[in-house]
Amino acid sequence: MLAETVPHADDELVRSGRDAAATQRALVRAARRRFATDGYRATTVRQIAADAGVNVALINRYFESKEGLFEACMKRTSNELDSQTPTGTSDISSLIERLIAHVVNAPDGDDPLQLLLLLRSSGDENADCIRRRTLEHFTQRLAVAAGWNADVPDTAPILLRAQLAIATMLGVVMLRTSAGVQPVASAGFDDLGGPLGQVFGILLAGPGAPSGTPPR
Amino acid sequence: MLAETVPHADDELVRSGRDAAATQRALVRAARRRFATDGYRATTVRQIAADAGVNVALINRYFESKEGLFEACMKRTSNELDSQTPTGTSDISSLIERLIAHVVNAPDGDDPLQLLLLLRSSGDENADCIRRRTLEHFTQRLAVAAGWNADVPDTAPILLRAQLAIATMLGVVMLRTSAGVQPVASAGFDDLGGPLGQVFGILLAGPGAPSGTPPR
Amino acid sequence: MLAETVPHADDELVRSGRDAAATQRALVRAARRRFATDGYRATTVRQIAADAGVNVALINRYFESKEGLFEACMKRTSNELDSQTPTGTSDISSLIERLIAHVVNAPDGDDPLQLLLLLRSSGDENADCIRRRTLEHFTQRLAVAAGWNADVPDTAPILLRAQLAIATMLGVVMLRTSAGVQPVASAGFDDLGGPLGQVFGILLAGPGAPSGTPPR
Amino acid sequence: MLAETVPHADDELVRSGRDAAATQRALVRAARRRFATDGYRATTVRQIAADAGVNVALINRYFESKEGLFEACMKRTSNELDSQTPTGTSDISSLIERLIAHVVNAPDGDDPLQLLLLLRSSGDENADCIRRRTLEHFTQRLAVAAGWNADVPDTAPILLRAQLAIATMLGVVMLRTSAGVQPVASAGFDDLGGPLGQVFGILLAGPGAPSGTPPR
DNA sequence: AATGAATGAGGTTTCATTCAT
DNA sequence: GATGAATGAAACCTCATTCAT
Repeated sequence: MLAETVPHADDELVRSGRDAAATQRALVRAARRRFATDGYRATTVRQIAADAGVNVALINRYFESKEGLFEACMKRTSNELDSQTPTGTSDISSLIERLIAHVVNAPDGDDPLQLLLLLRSSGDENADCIRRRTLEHFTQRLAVAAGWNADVPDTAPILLRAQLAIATMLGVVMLRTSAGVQPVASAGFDDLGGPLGQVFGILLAGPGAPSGTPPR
Repeated sequence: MLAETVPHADDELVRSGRDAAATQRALVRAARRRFATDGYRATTVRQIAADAGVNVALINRYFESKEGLFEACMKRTSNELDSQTPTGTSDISSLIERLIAHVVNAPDGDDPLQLLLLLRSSGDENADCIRRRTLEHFTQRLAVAAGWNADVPDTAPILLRAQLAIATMLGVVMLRTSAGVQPVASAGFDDLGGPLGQVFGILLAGPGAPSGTPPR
Repeated sequence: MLAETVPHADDELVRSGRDAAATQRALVRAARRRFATDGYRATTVRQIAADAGVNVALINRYFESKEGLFEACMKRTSNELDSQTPTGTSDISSLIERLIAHVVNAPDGDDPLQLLLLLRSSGDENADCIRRRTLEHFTQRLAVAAGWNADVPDTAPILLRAQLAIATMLGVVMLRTSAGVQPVASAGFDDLGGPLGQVFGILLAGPGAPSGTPPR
Repeated sequence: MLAETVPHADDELVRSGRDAAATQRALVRAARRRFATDGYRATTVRQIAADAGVNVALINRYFESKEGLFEACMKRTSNELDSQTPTGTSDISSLIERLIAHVVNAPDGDDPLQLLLLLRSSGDENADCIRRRTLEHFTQRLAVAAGWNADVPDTAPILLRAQLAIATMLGVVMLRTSAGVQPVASAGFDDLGGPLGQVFGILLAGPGAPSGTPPR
């Protein structure tokens, strides 16, 4: 789930030069990185355009405004998270393993940035709404994967637990990428796997579940 | 630890008018709120000055620059967190209870904002350094309170575990304040206490420790 | 004179698609409307192209630049006014009637827009020169139609009087179309015919001429 | 009425340097000239600021935006016209003489520009509304001065006649200032007084009134 | 000490125009 | 001949900062 580390179709570094779709992809790609790492306000459209190797005016041409580009980033991240998340019940231990992998990819991988982006606000109504809905939708997916059943009465706690797991992921990714705090910033899978597995286990599988070291 | 809900010394709403120290306090107080909630770039010095009921030029007079004010906020938050944290070993269950209370105070309380501030960056070298050191120092304090002993070999995991606890706190506070994501945004102590207690318990007290519902 | 409500040659709504001349006509037609109503600067070439159902780049292809298109509009309006104006002496009362009709057609008709266009400036030397010459030429025509004879000494006053008549027409058209000022904006022939006839009469026929209600 | 050629209080060419009110006056003064002669869109805020000898940012500081400055120009022109117009019935022949003087001042005087400004549109709702209302209010004043009585039934024609007089003034001023059309552009009082007097006379005093040459 | 006027750098956006297809 | 992608200049505006009172 989450990021399967599937090679992206738009990974090309050189654009063909006159392909609108490719240009838009390059812009979104560059923008997402900047927005996630530097925040909305600190990012300038000139930086984004330069990163994408594209003229600045094209941002307005294709996305109306800086906010429009941000919204496009949100939508795309939302869609990708959606398509990468299992829709039904999943095996708990493999689910947890995936969550851990997602966090551990930071700070170099592209996937954790997608989560970080969901914490950034542009002040734009639409974008903030998408952000909130994406996080809530993602919560539900995670809860379902963990065996949550909407028909059972009083299942709110399970949703909340799933959300705490997401919060933990977000917090860890922030400390690793944005703050660069040691020791968590330079910790690898061997260091993080154990404790993170316990946290996710106790949140998603309940106290009774085995909370030992996760499988490698 | 953290915020003891001690009445702040600068709670006064009307400044004396010609008291440099009071003016500086009012500025830091107002700035910290804005920086924490809106981020560094989205906050304007005019907003801060207006909130503090002070002329804008005084920011530069007392703090050199906007970044200087930000750095002062960092320092002050760092100091406050320091003075509010127990320096020695502490009772695990009461420690956890405090951590939970700190998170639950959000989004209205003043305390969680101090944590949020630690995630904000101004791009300034000094401020970011203070931020990193504060978080690392805070990590150590928490580990010590949880019984960590620097003399024991291979204690890195315990530091990491404390940091994961901090990450969880930060993540939850962000979801509650900045993103406003449901259900966690409107959850109260009764909802959050249980799961959060389990997470903190398994991280700080180890798997063997009792991870049931925390004392009220 | 002026607009004889002759059916325009380019009234077709669908262009043949690959007819350069038709494309140019459509562009000038659309441009003239926009320039006259919105002014030169407020009009964008994209609006014009969209109105004409034509690709934007064709404006530069056929007219070199936006100013070139403006100049073409001026020239065309100049020519049309020229071909629609009687070259010799005309019956005063029917002449006046035509002037009134021209004004009254506003704000919906196409004719007053041609006059409005003559008041718009693009800052371009050439276009402004055409404008000035057109207005002066038009003045002369009107004076001739009113019985002016270039051979008579000291005939400047008659030219001036003809120009005042044109000024009145322009002023009224502006108030009706651009400013939308009441009551003149919604006045019809029955309201305007009388006073306008008097003004034109006293200017073109002299104080001794009958200045009563114009013929219907 | 209209412009009494009273020496303006803000005629100073050098601002005192640190006087907010003077700066605002200088900006409005410079802006009004530019807007009236070049139009709203063709005028840049930098030009205005340069003309006023002031930093560009002060436009936004004092008037919120370019449109705000335009609106301020409209309001000021509206007020000045208002205060310069007699509120009651006036002697017809002296009234006409004033109207003529107002027109003749162009193209060098400051007064005709105020009228021209009333024909410019910024696209802004508020400013355009002010413009319309000013013109309509000015119409009423003129009608009253010409002996119009609101109690008499069916007096609409008199309003309309007053508006035609205004239209003529506007048209003449445009031809003189904006278009520079000969011979009207270089005509003086001796040339314009006669015909203009006749037009105003026949519009405001009726056909029976003496429409000879105005007194010098 | 404090105020508010003034400044300059930099940000986003618009728009006429040119370049490949 | 026609299209749409791409470009660069310039416009308006914001904002941290400095200056004069």
